[in-house]
Amino acid sequence: MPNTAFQPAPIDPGPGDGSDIHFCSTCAFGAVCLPGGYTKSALAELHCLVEHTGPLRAGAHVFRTNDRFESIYAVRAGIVKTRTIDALGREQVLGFHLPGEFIGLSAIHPSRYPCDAIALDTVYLCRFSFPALAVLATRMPLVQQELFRLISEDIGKATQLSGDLSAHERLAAFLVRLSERFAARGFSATRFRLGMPRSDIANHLRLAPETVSRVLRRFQDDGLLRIDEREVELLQRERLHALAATLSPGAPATGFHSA
Amino acid sequence: MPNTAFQPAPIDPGPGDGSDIHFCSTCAFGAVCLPGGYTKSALAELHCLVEHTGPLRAGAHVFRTNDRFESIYAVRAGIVKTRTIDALGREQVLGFHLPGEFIGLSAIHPSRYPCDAIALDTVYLCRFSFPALAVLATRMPLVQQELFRLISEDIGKATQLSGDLSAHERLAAFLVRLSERFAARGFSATRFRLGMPRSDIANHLRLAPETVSRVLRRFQDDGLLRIDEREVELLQRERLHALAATLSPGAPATGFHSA
DNA sequence: CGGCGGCTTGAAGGACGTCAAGATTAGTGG
DNA sequence: CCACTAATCTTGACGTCCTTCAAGCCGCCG
Repeated sequence: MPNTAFQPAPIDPGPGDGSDIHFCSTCAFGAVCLPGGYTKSALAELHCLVEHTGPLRAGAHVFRTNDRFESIYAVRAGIVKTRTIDALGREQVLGFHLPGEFIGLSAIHPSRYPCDAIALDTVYLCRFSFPALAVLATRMPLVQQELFRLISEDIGKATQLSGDLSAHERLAAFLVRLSERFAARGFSATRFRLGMPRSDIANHLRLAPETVSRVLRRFQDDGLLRIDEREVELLQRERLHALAATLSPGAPATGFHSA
Repeated sequence: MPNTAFQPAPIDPGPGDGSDIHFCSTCAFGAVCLPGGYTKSALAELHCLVEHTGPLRAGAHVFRTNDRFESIYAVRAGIVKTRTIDALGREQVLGFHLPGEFIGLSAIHPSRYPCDAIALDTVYLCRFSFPALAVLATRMPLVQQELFRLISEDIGKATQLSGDLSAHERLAAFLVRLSERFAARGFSATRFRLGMPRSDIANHLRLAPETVSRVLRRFQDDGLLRIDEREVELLQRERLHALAATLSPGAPATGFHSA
């Protein structure tokens, strides 16, 4: 098995991709850029409003709470976490964003970012000016459709978290979803790297870090997975999926490709 | 104090509003229809794709999980609950939708409804064909902008639930948000009717019905509110707001209008 | 080497769920 | 009008899962 599974991204965000029209093969806008029936000039328009940013070092902010909303970002490489700080100063981890996924969509309405977006490791991004994108969307129905799809998808993701009662269910669901998201971008569905500390996972799932530790150990003792440091190998994805009973819209347990 | 606070909706969904251009004064699309600079003919186009439906009796489905997505709905009167049934047959209440709010937005992406929408009492709706709406949006930027806003708003709402750790915090947050949503549609922010049984509230907040009962009683004993049956009066909204520490995007504790 | 952050492991306490019974109300039919 | 049933809500006692507190382990980097 090739060890590409342990790399954060398959693309090399080198200096050459700024003008390369194929840079977004893993990007969520690929559906528009690549197979879409648009002419070169139309694609050029879309690419015009894309700005490549990065590298951002671990801990750097992509945007901050209450920053004026101007752009949405696609992650090209690395992992980004979104979080808020509540009135009592407690951190609330809202989610993690893998390569190919978008951040900032929830800021359209209040026109200010409702959360912080922070790089968890070295991160490269595509920055899309949203006003420009909206104007383009009025002329290119496929872009509009893609935008609607992206935003709507985000609602679904946010909703998923609400299910899952016990710590086992929550953690199983988290791992299975992560696996599906890696697979959707061409990574291995069975071996991947958790890009975040246990404390962030725990916070996101509303658990204590100790509980995450204990449940992961339990999963390993039961032969469901193998975990070393942050490297994970899912050994029995079906049983994990069965534990995460609240997963309806996800892929079925059968028929996944194991890289 | 007038008892309008205890009515489900201020509008009378009688036979006259089908052709009345002002029927959507409480509707979320009001921003487009009413103050928008559109001509009568443009508004007529928008109203063309609206279909009034109802009344639906308590327990009736607006749509069902896996129904083909074709429309989004605005609630005109009554309360609608959305829910899913997980793999083990357990119900998961995703949310409640008050008059003026939209349902079905999260179905854009998979093009099937990801949940059931069920009337909790007598419900009247506006039905918008989404494909027609999308076409219209390419010609009317304000409509597009409004659609983006609506969908994005939904993400925010879904995200809010993720915070709130303790039962007290969750219930306080639920009540304060409900209050804000009523106020946003012109109802009283301090006196309103819970349109749903305790069991649905409990399920939605991931609590046992007994816990909801106990916490509400505790709130009442502490003088935070008065609750009789499903009629609620918030006596100390600021203290409730303080308990619900995770409310950042909501209105501040000061300056609310008490109907 | 020594400090430091992240992770693990153990023991004790608390918050919430579960189980069970009773209270209040609404709905229904006699 | 009243009795009967069913549904919803409340209240209490008990058990359990998870958190909290505390200590120890490991890899990393100065």
